[in-house]
Amino acid sequence: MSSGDDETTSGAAPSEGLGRPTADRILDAAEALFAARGFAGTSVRDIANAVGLNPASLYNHFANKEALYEAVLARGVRPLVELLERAVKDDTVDAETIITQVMEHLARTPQLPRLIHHEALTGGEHLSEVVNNWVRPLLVPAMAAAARNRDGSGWENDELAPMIAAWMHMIFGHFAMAPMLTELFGGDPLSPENLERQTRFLRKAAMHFMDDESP
Amino acid sequence: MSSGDDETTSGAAPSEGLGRPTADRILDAAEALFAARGFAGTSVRDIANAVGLNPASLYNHFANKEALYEAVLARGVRPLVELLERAVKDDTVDAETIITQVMEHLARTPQLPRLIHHEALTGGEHLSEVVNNWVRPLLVPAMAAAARNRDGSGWENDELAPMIAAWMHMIFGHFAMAPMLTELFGGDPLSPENLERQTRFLRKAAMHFMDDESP
Amino acid sequence: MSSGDDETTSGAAPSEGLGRPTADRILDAAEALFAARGFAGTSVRDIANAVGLNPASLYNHFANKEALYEAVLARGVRPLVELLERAVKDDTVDAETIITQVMEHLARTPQLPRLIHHEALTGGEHLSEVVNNWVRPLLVPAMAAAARNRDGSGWENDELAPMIAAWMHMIFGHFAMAPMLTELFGGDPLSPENLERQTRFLRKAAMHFMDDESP
Amino acid sequence: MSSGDDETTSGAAPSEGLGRPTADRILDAAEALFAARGFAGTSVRDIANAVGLNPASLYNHFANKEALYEAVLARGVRPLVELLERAVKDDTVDAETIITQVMEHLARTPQLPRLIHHEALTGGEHLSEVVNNWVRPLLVPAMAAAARNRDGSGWENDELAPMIAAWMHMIFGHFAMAPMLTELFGGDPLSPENLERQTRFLRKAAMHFMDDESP
DNA sequence: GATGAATGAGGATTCATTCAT
DNA sequence: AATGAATGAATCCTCATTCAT
Repeated sequence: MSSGDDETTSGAAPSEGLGRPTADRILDAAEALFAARGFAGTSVRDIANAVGLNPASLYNHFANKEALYEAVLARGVRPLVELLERAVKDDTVDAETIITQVMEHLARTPQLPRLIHHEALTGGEHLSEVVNNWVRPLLVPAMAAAARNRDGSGWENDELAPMIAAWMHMIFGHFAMAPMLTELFGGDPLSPENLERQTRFLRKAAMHFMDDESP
Repeated sequence: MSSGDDETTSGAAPSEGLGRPTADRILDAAEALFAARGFAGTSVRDIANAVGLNPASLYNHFANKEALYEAVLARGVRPLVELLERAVKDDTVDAETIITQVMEHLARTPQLPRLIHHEALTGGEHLSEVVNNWVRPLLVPAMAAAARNRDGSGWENDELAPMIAAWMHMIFGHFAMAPMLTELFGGDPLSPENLERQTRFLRKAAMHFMDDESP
Repeated sequence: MSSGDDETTSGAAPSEGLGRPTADRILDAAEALFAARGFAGTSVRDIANAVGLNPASLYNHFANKEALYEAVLARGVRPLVELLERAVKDDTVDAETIITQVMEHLARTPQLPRLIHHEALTGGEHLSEVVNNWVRPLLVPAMAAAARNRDGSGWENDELAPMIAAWMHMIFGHFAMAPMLTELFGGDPLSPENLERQTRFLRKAAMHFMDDESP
Repeated sequence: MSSGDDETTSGAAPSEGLGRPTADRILDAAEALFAARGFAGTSVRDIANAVGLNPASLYNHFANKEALYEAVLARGVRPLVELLERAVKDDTVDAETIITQVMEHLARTPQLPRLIHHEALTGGEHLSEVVNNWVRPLLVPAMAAAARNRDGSGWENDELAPMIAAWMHMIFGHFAMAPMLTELFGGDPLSPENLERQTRFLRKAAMHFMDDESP
C-alpha cells in the first residue's frame, strides 16, 4: 500500500482532515446535518460553520442548497446501489450474504439510511429521481433473486414486493431510527457489538422466512 | 348508524367540516402538514392557510408552533398507545391479533407513522418525552408478551428487543414510506386492498417467526 | 370644506403625514426612490427606511419588490393616460392646449417621467404592459388629432409617428433629465418659473411646427 | 487605408473578434450591458460572462466596476464631443449639417445615448464630471452657433437653452428609447431606413424652427 | 493575464410571533 | 375568536472584491 500520501487512503468514515478538498469537506458536513435534521431543518449557514467556511463560499462549490443536497445523496447512494447490483446479479449469492454485506456497508455510512428515510418521508422530488435512476433498475434482478430464495418456502409471487419492502424497513430502520432505539432500549444501535447482533438477528430472521410453512 | 348530526361522529379520517371546533381543524391541518414535511419543513402560515385562517389566529388556540406540534403528536399517539396497552396486558391476545388491530388502527390514522418517523429520525426533544411517557411503559409488558410467543420458537432472550424493533419497522415503515413504495412498486400502499394484503403478509411473517427453527 | 378629517384632502404632492395609509406612504417613498435610482438601484430596505418601517412590513402591503414597482407605475401612469384620453378624444382641443395640460399635470407628478424613462431605457417587461395597456390605446386617436393639426402644414402622413415621438421626448425629457439640465444650464428645471418658461417654449415650438413650410 | 491589420480599424460597431485586446472586449461587453441595464443593474459577473472571462480577471484591466464604467463612458462620449467641437467651432456649419453628422455618428454607437440617459436620469456623480469636463466647454460656442441660426427667426435669447435641450431630447431620445418606440410604433428605430427617416424629420423640424414666425 | 477559492456586506424574502383593534 | 400590521431574526443567495497560484 504505497499510496500513503494523505488521509484519504482508508475508505472509512470521512476524516475531518483539513487537507482534503473543500468540496468533500462540505459534502461531509452537509451529509451529517442533512441526515440529522433533514433538508428543511438544515441551514446553509450551519453547514458552512461546520466546515469552518463563510456561507458564500459554499456557492463556489455547489450551485445552491438543493444541488448540494443532491450531491450528498448521490455520493451516498451510488456505492450502495453498486453493491446491491453486484450481489443481485450474482446467482450464487444468497439472502444471508446480501444482508451481511449490506449491513457491513451501512455500518461504514450510517448516515445514509437516515438521509434516505428523510427523503422517503417527505416524498420529495429527489425521491422519484433516486428511485427511478438507482433503485428501480435493481428491482427486476432483486425480484428474481428473491424468487430463487422463495422456492419451496410457501411465499406467493405477489408477496415478493412486501417481502422486499419488509427487509428494507428492517435493515434501514435499524440505522435510521437509531436515536429512538437508543432512547427505548438503551445502548447505541450503531456500536460494533449491536451491529453484529442485529446482523445475526436478521440472518436468523431470513432463515425463518425461507422456511417452508406449508404443511 | 343514522349519522344524522354531522360528520364528527365517526372517529375516522378528520372531516373537512367547517362546523367543527377551530382547534380541531387546526390540529387536522397541522397533522397533515407535519406528517408530510416534518416540523422544520412546515410553516405556521401553511397551516393557517390550510385551515383558512390568519396565522395570528392560531395563537388563540395554541401557545406556539411547538405546542401545536406536541398537541398533534399527543392526539395521534395516545389512542395507539392505549390500544397497545390493552392488547399487551391481555394474556389471551396473540401476536397476529395485535398486528391486525394495529394495522386497522393505523389505517384510520395513516399520518401517524410518518409523524413518528420524522420525530424518530431527527431525534428531537419530543422523542424522549414520547418514548418515556408513552412507549416505555409498554415495553415491559410487551417483552413479556413477546416472551410468551417466543416459547419454543428458538429465539433467545436478547433477541426480543431486535424482534420488537423489527415489527415496528415493518408495520410503521409500510405507512411512513408510502410515497416511496408507490414510486417503487406502483399502487397506493394505503388503499384498502393493499392494507389488507400487507396485513396478511405480516401475519404470515409472524407465523414464520414463531416457528421453531432449531432441529 | 366639510371633509376636513385628515390631510388627504388636497390632491397635491403626497404629504409626508404619518396619518396616511401605510400602503400609500410606501408607494410615495418607492416612487421617489425608483424615480431617482431605477428599479435595480433601489433596495427594499431603502424604501422601508424612507417610510420608517421594517423591511418585512412592506410585504404586508405588497407581494414583493416587483409588485410594489408595478403599483407605483400604475398609480403614476393612470391619471396621465386619462388626461390624454380626454384631450385626444375631444375634437376641439388643439395641440397647444394639450401641451399646457400635460405640462401642468407633470408639474404635479414630476417623478413620473423619470420613472417612465427608466422603464423605457431598460426595456423592462413592464414596458410592454404599460405601453400596450395604456399608451397604445391612445395612439390611434392621437394620430388622428395630430393629423387634424397637420393639415396644411406640410407634414407627410408617415411623419406623424416621429412627430409624436419628438413631443414625447421634449416634454418628458425636460422632467426626466432635470438633474442633467441643472448641471448644464444651472437653475432648477422644475421650478415654477422654469416650468412656465418651458411650457411657453413648447407652445411656440408647436406653432412653428404647425406652420406651413411649403412654398 | 488597406485595413490589413485587424478589425479594429473601422470605428464601427465593436466586432466580436477574439483577437482584440482583452480590455477592449471587456469595454464592449460592459458598454452593451451598462447601456441596457444601467450601472446598478449590471453585475461584474454578467460582464465577465459576456466576455468569457472569470470575474476576477476584469480586475487585471480595470481597478473596479466604477472605473470600468467610467472608461466605458469616456470611450463613448469623447468622439461625440470632438465631433460637436469641430462642428460648433466652424462658422460655416449650419444646424442641419450638425444634425446629420450627429445622427450618423450615433448610428455607429447606438448604445451611447442609452448610457448617457441612464447617467442623466440617476444624476450620478459621473454626470457632473462628464458635463463639466466635456459638455459644458461646448456650451458657449453652441449657444453662439444657435444664436447665429436664430437670427431673424423670432426666438428670444433666453429660449436658446430650451432649444438646445429640445434638440438633445429629440436626437438622443430616438436612440435611448428605441425599445419603447419599437413597442409603440413597431419596426426598429435603429434600422438604416428608420434612422434615415428620423434624420429627414429632424432636418425638416430644424427648418420649421428656424422659420420666422413673427408677423 | 487568468483563475478558483474565499469573504464581508448586502440583496430580497420568509419566519414565528406580538399586539391593537 | 379573528385579523391586519408590525417586527427581529433568520432564510437562501448575490455582490464586488481580494489573493494565492
